[in-house]
Amino acid sequence: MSNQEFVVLGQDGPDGCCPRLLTAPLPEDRAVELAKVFKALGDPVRLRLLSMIASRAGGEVCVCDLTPAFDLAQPTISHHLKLLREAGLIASERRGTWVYYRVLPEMTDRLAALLTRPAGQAPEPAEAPS
Amino acid sequence: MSNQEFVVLGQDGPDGCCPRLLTAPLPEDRAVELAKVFKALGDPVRLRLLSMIASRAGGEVCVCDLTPAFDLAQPTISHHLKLLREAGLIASERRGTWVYYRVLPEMTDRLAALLTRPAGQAPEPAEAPS
DNA sequence: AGCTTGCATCGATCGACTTCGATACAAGGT
DNA sequence: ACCTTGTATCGAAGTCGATCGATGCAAGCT
Repeated sequence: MSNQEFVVLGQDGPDGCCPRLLTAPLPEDRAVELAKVFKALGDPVRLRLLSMIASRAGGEVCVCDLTPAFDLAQPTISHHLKLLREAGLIASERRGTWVYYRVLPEMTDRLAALLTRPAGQAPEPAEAPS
Repeated sequence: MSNQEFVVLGQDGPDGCCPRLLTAPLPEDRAVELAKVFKALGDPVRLRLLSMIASRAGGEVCVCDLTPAFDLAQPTISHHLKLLREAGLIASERRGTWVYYRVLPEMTDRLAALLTRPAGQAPEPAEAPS
């Protein structure tokens, strides 16, 4: 294994506290990191995989239960799972013959917070620029 | 203009109420719609554009204020804005010479709700299936 | 009318992504 | 040891996406 290939989002605000995105312009490096995660969610197969893993009672799903749910070849599913894993959305663990995937709620929580606007944000028009 | 090219998300749950994704397997057609929106967010330039628009006091930004903030050609910015618009994340309005963009908070709210897990969902490991 | 400025569309280029079959690796059973 | 099953990796093929220059359209100004 080479260097860190996985997305690990930094702190949200300059004070390391409150999520930005809808309240302050996103710095470019943060935008690059965040885009990787959203890009991982930007595919119907991966969304369904994430949903199937997250909604499973027990929090874990065997790959052997995921693959037959799609009309895709097994290497394709494996590839999508890898992308979700590199995005920090899920983690895998091998137990015996099977590999189990589970959701990392830290990342989904983070995204949810980023997309939540602070409080009142009236959609009123502004005046014209120069 | 041909048919509806814009993303209009349907109801979330089967009862038209509570957001799914982390609680129940996502149906394929919903996954396809949702993926379009996340795909629109899966680019650093578009994330920064959305952030700049959303964080602007007054809720509106002139394209003339967005374009110079990037090291990209003007048609490229226009293209990214179009994708965000088709994803239902922003809307545009021409007033005189300038075009103003504003965020559609319904969509970001929807995404935030989708990524929020219901209540208690302990990240504790479960026992193994068969 | 003609010019200028702001923004969108078009067509082309080039890299990234999705998908597959083939293959390698891991673990358990015979 | 060998075979079988589950999963990951590799390389190739085709499609999609980001970006650009050129161009077109809209609106205001002279």
